[in-house]
Amino acid sequence: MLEQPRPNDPYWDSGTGEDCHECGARAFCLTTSIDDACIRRLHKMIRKRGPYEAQRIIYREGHPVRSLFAIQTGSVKTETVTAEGRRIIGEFLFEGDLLGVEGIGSRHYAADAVALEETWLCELPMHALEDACRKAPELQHELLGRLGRLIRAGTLDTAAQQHMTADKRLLRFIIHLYHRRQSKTQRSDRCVHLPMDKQDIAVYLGLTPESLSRALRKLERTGAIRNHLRCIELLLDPEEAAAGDAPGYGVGYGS
Amino acid sequence: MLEQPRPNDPYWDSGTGEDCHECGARAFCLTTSIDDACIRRLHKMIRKRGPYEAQRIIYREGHPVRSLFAIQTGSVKTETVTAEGRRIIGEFLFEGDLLGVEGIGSRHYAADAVALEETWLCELPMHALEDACRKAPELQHELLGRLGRLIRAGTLDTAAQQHMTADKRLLRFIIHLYHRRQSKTQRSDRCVHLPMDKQDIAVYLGLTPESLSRALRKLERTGAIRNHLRCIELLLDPEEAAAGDAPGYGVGYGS
DNA sequence: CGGCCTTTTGAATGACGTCAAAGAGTGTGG
DNA sequence: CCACACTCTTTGACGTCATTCAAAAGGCCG
Repeated sequence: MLEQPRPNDPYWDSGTGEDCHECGARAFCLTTSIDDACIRRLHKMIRKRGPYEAQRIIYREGHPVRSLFAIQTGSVKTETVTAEGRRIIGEFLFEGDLLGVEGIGSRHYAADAVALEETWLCELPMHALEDACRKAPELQHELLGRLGRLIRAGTLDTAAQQHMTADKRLLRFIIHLYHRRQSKTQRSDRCVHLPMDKQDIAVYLGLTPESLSRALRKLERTGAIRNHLRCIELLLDPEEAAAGDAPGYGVGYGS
Repeated sequence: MLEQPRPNDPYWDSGTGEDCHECGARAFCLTTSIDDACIRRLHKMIRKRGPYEAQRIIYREGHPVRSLFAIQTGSVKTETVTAEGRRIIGEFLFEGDLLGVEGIGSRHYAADAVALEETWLCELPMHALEDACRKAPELQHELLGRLGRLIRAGTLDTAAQQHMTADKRLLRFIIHLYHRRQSKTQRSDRCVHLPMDKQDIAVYLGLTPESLSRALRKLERTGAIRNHLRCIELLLDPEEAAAGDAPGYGVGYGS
């Protein structure tokens, strides 16, 4: 049931070139913990997709769910709109993250997925992935582990943040981004690049743009950050700033 | 690695009697969609646990994760405390729900699990479940589907609720409970029994007890509900009341 | 330079939390 | 059976935080 690339679809790759061993996201991907034989099996069913340029839609709410996507490079947001017309951003996803997880167990995606910058994906047909999980216990274990982490983040961490003031939530968000990038690129500077715009951050944090602006200024005044156009400089120690708030922003650090 | 029942542990059952076919929660359990041969296999590794009386702790935050639990009868809450000392309730669980899902992919549970009323559980050792999933595609599919629904609920639905006023959130919660019960017990009255106390509801909704009280009174004044001690009577039509709010409280109704 | 969009700033409104106190329900002991 | 203590729930007054509305300032691109 692997979708054949269609000639009029600009976003596909025959998959002949690269395999998982050469993938830059290898270390953060599902394949981290699985052996070579298994990777070779998996590689037959995956298909590289891209490039998706900034603002390009990867899938839409309501589209049939056929695949999961691993992000090779770039970043993605998932968003939808409530019946009242309020925009919601479910999550921001980066290199190595799984996209489309909210589609599992549903026939149709519950949100749009939109590229934030030039993005390459690795498409894993859903049923083929389930198949592979059956043959490779470690892969199944890794997949379940990721879903479990997402559930923890959704139920517990989200609730913990709900009662923080806007500036605290914002600071945690920035530190979270910092850690995500830090662990993947080895840059030592404390500048956090923002692939999404300020509007998206506001929506994600459940704030209006005005409130976000005020929260940013407040963090600047207290000397926690310096705010630039498309990046935020962390002035205080990310570790100590995160302390005092349990149970942690958490996705990806749970042990 | 199946835990042997310990003589000093009051909560276990040899598992000799009942099998999944006779279980009252069968229709809502993981086993809904799997065939008889598979159920027999699964049945060998499960162990019935109970009774947990109200307020009894099923597992504690920090305890090693070894099993998932399916709720046969009763109800459970998962809760933890933030570093600031604020209580958080992750979820309320009922007949057929999976308990311990936040433990998947982690070595230690991230929250306490506490019985709300007399509760019987069906214990599924984690690695045995993974094993079974490998042999029974439908079981794996069902499990993944459940995790996916939880993720949707956590990321999208939670965000959608964040900006509702207290009384709207409360009403949605009541309707959610109503549907949960309605779909399992066939009672036609509109009285929603509350196994948890009002404090827990307040915490779950992210409110103080005072705010919950005010929200209840407001719904009473508008004629939406009638508030009793341990139950709430729904006076308006659950369907139309839910309308106007996307994307739905959702867990269990996604298609 | 002028339109358009994003970001910032200010003042008013509203929702919920906090504090304080009273009322209701439950259990205990006289 | 009643008095008392204890807890949970309710109610009111007030403060805080974020939204809303309005408008000005800054960037970007024609």
